[in-house]
Amino acid sequence: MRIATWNINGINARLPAVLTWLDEAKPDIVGLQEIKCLDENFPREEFESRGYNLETHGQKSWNGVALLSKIPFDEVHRGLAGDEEDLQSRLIEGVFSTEDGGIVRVCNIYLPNGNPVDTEKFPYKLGWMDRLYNFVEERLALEEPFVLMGDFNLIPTGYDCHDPKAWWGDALFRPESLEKWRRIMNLGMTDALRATTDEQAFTFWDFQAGAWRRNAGIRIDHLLLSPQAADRLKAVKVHKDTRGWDKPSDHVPVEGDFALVGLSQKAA
DNA sequence: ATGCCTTAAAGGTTAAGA
Repeated sequence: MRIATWNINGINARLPAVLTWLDEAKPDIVGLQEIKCLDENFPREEFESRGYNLETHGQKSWNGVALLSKIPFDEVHRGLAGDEEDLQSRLIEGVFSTEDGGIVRVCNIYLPNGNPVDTEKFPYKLGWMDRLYNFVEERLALEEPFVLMGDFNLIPTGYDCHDPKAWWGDALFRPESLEKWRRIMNLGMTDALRATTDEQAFTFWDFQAGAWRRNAGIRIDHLLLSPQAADRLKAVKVHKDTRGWDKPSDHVPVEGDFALVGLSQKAA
């Protein structure tokens, strides 16, 4: 089973690229972030005609997440618990049956950026990460294959960054953010990319200042795995080539291959 | 360089992203 995450920075602007990539990579489950549209405006037909089931958690103009799956959804959950006043659409989770009689749980997140740090955006990020900690703690207690993936807006180490000194202090790479990240990881989650390679890999290159040309990237899109998911991990791939496509997103897809087979996959 | 590009939604510009 191939499970992938991609911040597409607008579904309308990115539709051709996303469809081209789906046809190439043939993922079974995909989490998209920054769909930037209302649920009713998502171009469903393009995905359903390719055999994907689709669930969205959108909002007007900004944010918004979606899950595509060749495997029918057993359950869908929208939103992160813990703050009634948080109206931003940043989390969607699906539960899917597998051939072995078990399930795989896939949660797709768009973690708040948090910049500028002297505004309310930064405490919002930290509060969101505290709520995510509680969520992950609950999920791990289920002892299931669980994949928490998405745009975390977090650089785990200086090695995950072209220029750590330039980024240090940014909401993506500073002590308060890293402390929250490590608390979550220390619950027992595995960073899928780091479990399979020591090579430097980036997932985001800014549109500006020739960041792509200079390979001035950072790694902020992650797949984090419960022990039961990590045990089934076979390979991880970063689809760096998509950043060089026409009308690219500033992020690229990250996919994990797992020794799992979905139950009654919808025919393509 | 606290936005050099890109997106969305408006509306002839502004806010947001990382």
